[in-house]
Amino acid sequence: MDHRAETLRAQGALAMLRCAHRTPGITRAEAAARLGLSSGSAAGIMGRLRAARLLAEAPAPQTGGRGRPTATLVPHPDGPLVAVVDISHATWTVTTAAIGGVLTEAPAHRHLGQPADAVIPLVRDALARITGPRLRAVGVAIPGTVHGRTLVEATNLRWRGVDLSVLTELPLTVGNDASLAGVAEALRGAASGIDVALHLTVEVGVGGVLIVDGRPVLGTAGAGGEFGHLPFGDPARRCPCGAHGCWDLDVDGRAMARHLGRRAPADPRAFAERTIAAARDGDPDAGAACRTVAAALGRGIGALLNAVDPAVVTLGGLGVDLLDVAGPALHAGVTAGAMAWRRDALPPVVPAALGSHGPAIGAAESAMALVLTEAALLT
Amino acid sequence: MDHRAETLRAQGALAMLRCAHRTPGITRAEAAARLGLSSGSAAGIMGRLRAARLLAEAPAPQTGGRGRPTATLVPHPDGPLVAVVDISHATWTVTTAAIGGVLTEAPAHRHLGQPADAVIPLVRDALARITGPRLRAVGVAIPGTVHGRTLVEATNLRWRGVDLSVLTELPLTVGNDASLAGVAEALRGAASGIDVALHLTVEVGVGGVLIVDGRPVLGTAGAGGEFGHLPFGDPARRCPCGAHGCWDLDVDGRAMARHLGRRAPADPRAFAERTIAAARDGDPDAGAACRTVAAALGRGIGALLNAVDPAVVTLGGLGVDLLDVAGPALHAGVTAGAMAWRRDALPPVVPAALGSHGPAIGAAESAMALVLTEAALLT
DNA sequence: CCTTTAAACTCGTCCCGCGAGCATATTGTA
DNA sequence: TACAATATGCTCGCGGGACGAGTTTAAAGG
Repeated sequence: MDHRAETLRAQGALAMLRCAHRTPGITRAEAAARLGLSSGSAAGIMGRLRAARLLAEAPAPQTGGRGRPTATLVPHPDGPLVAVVDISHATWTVTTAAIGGVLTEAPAHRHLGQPADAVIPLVRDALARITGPRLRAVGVAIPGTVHGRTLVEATNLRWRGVDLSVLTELPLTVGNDASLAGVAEALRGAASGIDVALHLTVEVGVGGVLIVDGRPVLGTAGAGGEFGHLPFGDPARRCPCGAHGCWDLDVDGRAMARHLGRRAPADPRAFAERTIAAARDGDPDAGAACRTVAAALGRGIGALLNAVDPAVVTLGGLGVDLLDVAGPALHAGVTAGAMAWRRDALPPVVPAALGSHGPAIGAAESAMALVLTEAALLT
Repeated sequence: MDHRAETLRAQGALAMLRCAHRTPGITRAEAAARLGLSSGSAAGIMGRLRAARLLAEAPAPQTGGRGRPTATLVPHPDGPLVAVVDISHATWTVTTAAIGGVLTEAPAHRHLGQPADAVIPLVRDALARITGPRLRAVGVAIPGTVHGRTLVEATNLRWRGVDLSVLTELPLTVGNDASLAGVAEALRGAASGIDVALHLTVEVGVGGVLIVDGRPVLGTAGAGGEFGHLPFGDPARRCPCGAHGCWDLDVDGRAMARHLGRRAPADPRAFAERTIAAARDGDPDAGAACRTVAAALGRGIGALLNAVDPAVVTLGGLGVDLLDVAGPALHAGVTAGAMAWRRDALPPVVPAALGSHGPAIGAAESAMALVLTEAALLT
């Protein structure tokens, strides 16, 4: 229809709204300067945003300098909220976030070993309990392969083919936890402000995401980012995913067990933690296993540099520990995996900054992205 | 400065300009409908675009229907041009393109075996000869790894570390030929209109690009897309790039020679063509070599589906022939390489539509993208 | 208390898209 | 050949939003 003019007209307000979201605590004067707006325009925009119950202003902490004090942009007390469902290996949590991204605290519920049929209704109820006029969208983070809004396969949880759109009638995004952690790192973590960032989370296997200009590159149905299922490993080895030689099999607790001559551990994540702890305590075999795994991780990262050319690589989960206990082996792997010409200017490989909160923060960002559109300004 | 309002004000005109570029021959009425503009707005916008010497209108072919005839949007006779430098294995060409993307014909100059020092000045002269007020930008397509505006390494050409910014003082983009072919396929070829497309060109090795919403995903410095240097192959095999086990080594004439028990061919591209021709003529050994190579190509494609989740995969260069002579082997490889859950809904793997013109068309698009910005409307 | 400073507020102006109404070019039919 | 039907282009008044100049306001400093 006529959304052309409507859309254009909302751009200024939308830019300020996104600026306030991306940079919590920013002052109005700073935001106006950043967007190149005159103070008159900023006044007009803030008036409209306040009227739309999106942003409000709070007295800014005194700078000590002269001049009329400005105000910080804060979420409106009646402003939009998103709900975040963070489903991990063993627990699930439902929290909310406002503009600016602050997550409220919420209790974690254990669900270890329970089937999806048992857990999903509980999550649905928890969401229903916080549903209200302010709640506008829901973001879900889940440790498994996601296609659209369905969880295709979560080896850890032993869930498959779970349609998550039953959780709510609100706008909904569902994402893989590793990918969402990458979104979070790019927007509020170790890769913030960087144009192209690659994030990899190692837990059981390795997943992640490429972020370009703050937006995740996850393919048509959001099922991309399964870097762990690139065949960087031994083609004779069969992966539970159905393919062969997956990188996954070389970078986690399963690989450590293999290198230590043990049988496949029931909980590869816990096994990896124990092995890393042993390596930290000086166990030479554990150290060697960690180095071998770190090198395999590094070689894959080096290869991905060739395909994807990021400005920085962030590592989450066990990647942080491997970087710590076997950094040189990991970096040597990166060097070996990258094309030779890259080797004198490799991008930094840094630990993720947001730790275990990454998936939830990423899910909040994904959900908030559904909200912070022109539509929000026309309500 | 104040580019906020300037930018906003240009959006309508810019949208129509891009629409005319993307869809040559579109009528004004159709374009207005597509952008949701009223006929009054369209009149205003076209007035401005004509005044800015960007677009003009030509009588449209009669539709046979009733009603006042509309006009087709055509590039303005004094409108902007971009130059395209297409450097291939053996020849170089300098052409120009206008809005709408039509390339002029131009002679190909042979340069086989000549060093960059000898060729670059000739190209520079050819560009200087066509430089004029209408020429706004230059796009270069070149068969090698590109980082920013320098050619890092072109094994085929035996060029390395060539700074291509000396070619012109105009705005310049430089891109790898395979990646640019992907850009072309996404904008005007077999993947046009598709949100996420993966293109792979097989010549000597394999390169390509992921395209998301019409924009190539090539990393910070445009050096991404080197999918051939992902280690999907035998880790014992050393690649000229300095890494090991590169996919490159399994998908081209070098691989065919290996499978046929021959030594490495001097010209892998020509060897591959001969082998494919022999396979077409019924030579069983050549056929087997083609199938093995096609399977390796397919397995890599399947793996990339996991990482990148495209809606379609386009194949250029020898990929077209492999799809033709060994399609089943290739598709079987795709199935084997993809995660099992994907296997009942694999994206189509289709031949590229633009053939050898792909790189030049992609370079024209890249250069034109530099031109079709707000700046163009303020001149 | 007055000055200096930085920022917010006010208001007239301009630009652009909208929409209604009118003009125009073509086809089909009486 | 005239006229209806149809699709499109053109004109013009309206309204929203950004700009910018001028004014006001709230702090710090002397």
